[in-house]
Amino acid sequence: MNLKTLLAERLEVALRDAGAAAASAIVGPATRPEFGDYQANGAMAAAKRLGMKPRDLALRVAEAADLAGIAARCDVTGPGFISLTIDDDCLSEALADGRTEPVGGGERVVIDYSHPNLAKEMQVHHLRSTIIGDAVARVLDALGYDVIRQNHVGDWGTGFGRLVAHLNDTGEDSEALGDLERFYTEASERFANDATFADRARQVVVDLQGGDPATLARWQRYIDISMSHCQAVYERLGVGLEPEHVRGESAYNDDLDGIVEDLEAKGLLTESDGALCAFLPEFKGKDGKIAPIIVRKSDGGYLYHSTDLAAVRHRTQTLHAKRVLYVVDARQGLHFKQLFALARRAAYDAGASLEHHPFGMMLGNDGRPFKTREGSGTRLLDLLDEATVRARRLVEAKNPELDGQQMDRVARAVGIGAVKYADLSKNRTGDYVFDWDAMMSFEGNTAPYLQYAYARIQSLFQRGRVDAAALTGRPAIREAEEHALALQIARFQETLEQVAATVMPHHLCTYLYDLAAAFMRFYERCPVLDSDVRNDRLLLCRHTAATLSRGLDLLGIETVDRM
RNA sequence: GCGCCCGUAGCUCAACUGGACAGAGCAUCGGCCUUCUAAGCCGGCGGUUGAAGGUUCGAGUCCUUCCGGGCGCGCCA
Repeated sequence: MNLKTLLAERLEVALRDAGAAAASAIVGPATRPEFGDYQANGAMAAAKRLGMKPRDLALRVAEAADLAGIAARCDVTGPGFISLTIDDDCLSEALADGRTEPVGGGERVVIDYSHPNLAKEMQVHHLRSTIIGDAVARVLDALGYDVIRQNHVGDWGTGFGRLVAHLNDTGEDSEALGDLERFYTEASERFANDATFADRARQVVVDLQGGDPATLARWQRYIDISMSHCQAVYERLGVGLEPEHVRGESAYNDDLDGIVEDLEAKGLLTESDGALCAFLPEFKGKDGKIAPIIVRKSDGGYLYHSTDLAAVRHRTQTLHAKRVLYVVDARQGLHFKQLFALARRAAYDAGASLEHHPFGMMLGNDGRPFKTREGSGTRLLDLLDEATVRARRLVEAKNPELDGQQMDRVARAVGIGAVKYADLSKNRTGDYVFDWDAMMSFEGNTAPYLQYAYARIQSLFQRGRVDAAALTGRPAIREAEEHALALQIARFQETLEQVAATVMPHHLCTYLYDLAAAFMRFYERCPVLDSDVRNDRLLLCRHTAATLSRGLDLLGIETVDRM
């Protein structure tokens, strides 16, 4: 049940009856405890349009709204706020053990995330796209959207041209990704410093895009090696990307000639210095210059604008997406603005919503781009190793009674969870500071705090020899802490809908932190096992645990029963 | 030069997209374990939301200008 939506619907009926036809009730959580659980702010804006006194309209709406069985109190406060307190019985009924309602109605959403560059190991800067995208995909799934994950891997650019050209020159070869990485670095160096090598590398790209069998075979081997590495990282991270979700740049190769022909037919392209470009007037700056979109290079090769255009067309016209979400680095903002603009001109968007959801860089404590340890390394696997080692040290210190296997499980859940949560809990479209001590401190808005709340509940069940699944009935709510806890649990659905609308998982993190904090207060104040109302409180515990666990699961974070 | 993003407590971050007195954690000071995990709970201290104007009944949020910081801008992705 989504209480927020329910309240808004009821209040909007009353607003309409009062003469404010299209007015929104603007319902949100109350900003202060004395204003109840929810507040509606819509009457003030509506009154302005009707020429009424805000308070008078608010009083009429509060009086007329049918809130029976939902709100125990409905008061007008201040200049015309409507303060609502949810009925305890209604709250109790709203508890759902973390289950969600399929409001998505099967609407198809494509989400493009992770997209590592192949032939290189995954780096720390791939983390954000991978885990933010994964969390959003899970939330959309949970809400009943038809989610199609697309891993648009970089398997087709000049990077491969450099690599293959370099190995052609040196005669070297390897099955090990570490070697490929080294070859790649060498190749990049030569590309920058050796003009004739750069030409050969570009020629390899043309061969590849032209379908030369020998080049293709060599390319395929490196892709396979590289992809299996990515798959191992996804597994380690607990990210739900599978080989079936990979549809890389190369998948669109056969579409590129057709894309260019079509754009030309639509009069969108101009030749400029031998390259084919689109000059769209909305990208003209004050200096009169237009930022071009290059869809084909002067040597006949294609760029990522072209493959991305083909991908848009595929996603909207073949996959029939209603929304296409790009979880990509903020530095590509201009690229996506241009891409979407050109796609709309060419009618490739098919009416779908094309959305770039940008994020900033991971910075170290020094404010510079993050590196693992003091070295220059930025391998993602190194980061995950260090997270697990740090977590294991902490777990050993805090709870030495766990056996080795339990210790490993907890270290994994806490270490990986802390890294992911630290990232997911931040809204910033700008950069964010990666701080080992803060995320591993086990205090405040961190994964371990949430995991600890969950473990405490499991411990409670264990100590009381309670089979939580066998508990029946709806809990009666008496104490203020119980009311606050139940209210927070009941907000799960509206929170997920907020994440789906904004593509910002940090709203879910804030929600879960507030939920864990509400539970901790309840736990301190309200004894459970030795209580006259034991069953009611055990039920509240079960709903809390289930919601915490489900919420963390949607973030891709594990829970443990003991820690 | 053109363009995008960011600026909130000493530090790291919120503020549900225009609502009430801007909230958390860390740090700091103090209180609470012979009862369910103290990895916890309760309280104190801490703010001219970079600056100045403007719109509005109401602005951290919208508009303008300026100051700081980051990033992007023709054949890399």
